[in-house]
Amino acid sequence: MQKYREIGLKLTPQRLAILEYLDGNTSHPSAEDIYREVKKRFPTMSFATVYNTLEVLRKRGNLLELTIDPERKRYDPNTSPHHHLICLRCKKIVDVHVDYRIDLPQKERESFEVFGNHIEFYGICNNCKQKGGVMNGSV
Amino acid sequence: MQKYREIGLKLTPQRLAILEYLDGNTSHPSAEDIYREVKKRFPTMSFATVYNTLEVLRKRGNLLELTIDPERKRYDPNTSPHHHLICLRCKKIVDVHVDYRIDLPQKERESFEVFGNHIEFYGICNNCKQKGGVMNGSV
DNA sequence: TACTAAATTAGAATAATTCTAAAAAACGTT
DNA sequence: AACGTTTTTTAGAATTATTCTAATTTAGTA
Ligand SMILES: [Mn+2]
Ligand SMILES: [Mn+2]
Ligand SMILES: [Zn+2]
Ligand SMILES: [Zn+2]
Repeated sequence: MQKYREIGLKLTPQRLAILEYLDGNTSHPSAEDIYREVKKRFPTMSFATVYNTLEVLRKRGNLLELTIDPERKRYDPNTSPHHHLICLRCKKIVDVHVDYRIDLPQKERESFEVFGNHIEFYGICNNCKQKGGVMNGSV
Repeated sequence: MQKYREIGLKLTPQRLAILEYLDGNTSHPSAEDIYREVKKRFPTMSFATVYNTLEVLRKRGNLLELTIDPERKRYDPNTSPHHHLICLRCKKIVDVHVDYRIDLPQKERESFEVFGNHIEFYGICNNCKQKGGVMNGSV
């Protein structure tokens, strides 16, 4: 999360901690992941602060909210266009940095103004495959 | 939703109503959409029945759970591979029936067994564009 | 150091979804 | 047609993620 000192944002230690945790983080953490981690340094940290900060970052375009995990939102500080691969078992999400160029058919382009797209690949990671079991079914 | 009379499933009027509502439905309804509609015919219908039935259908592979809408799960009785375009304003979801052939890089294919993929396009529908306003930021 | 707008906090509120356990109904068998 | 077993439905409670509230604290500035 590049330069923190920007327009109209107060630099609080809590924010700093969240920003530092997110900086370069490719684990696509949930709000709770972030809360748990940052709470170690700031035991009074509240969930509201985590959500508030994430919302501020999102509004400023410094953070993406991923909806790929059906159970909770996941956050991604990498806002450059890329895609994701999720393990249906353990919900691990990894980046897919490939520029697939996908265009919408004329029909849809007429009835929508399209801003972008996002590909979610789903499968089972090697780690989970060993352990065996059943998978989910969401898309 | 093809033949209902299949292995080990009791055919109740409630299920039939849900199945009929879903059959050929391309609106990608939420559980509440389904509940609201089916309740018209079965005023005692409960949410649990809707969720139970959706879960049964999903397990049998007759229904997809879409996670594209950050606020709630959306359901799709069309289980053949296709993609989606969502309006960030009104959350309308439309089908994109194009067979983009997207392959994962070797690296990811080694560490994951990939079952499939799903592309979400996001934008603003014409209907919403007229009305103006701000959009979301989820991916 | 003092002011003030903005941020943090604990906890309550909300909303989607899941769970519970009792009553009802489907369906195969008499 | 009635019976018995198993599955399903149901209302409501419980759970979980997220948002809201209103009081307190703090960052940034004068
Ligand atoms: Mn990513
Ligand atoms: Mn669809
Ligand atoms: Zn896994
Ligand atoms: Zn719209």
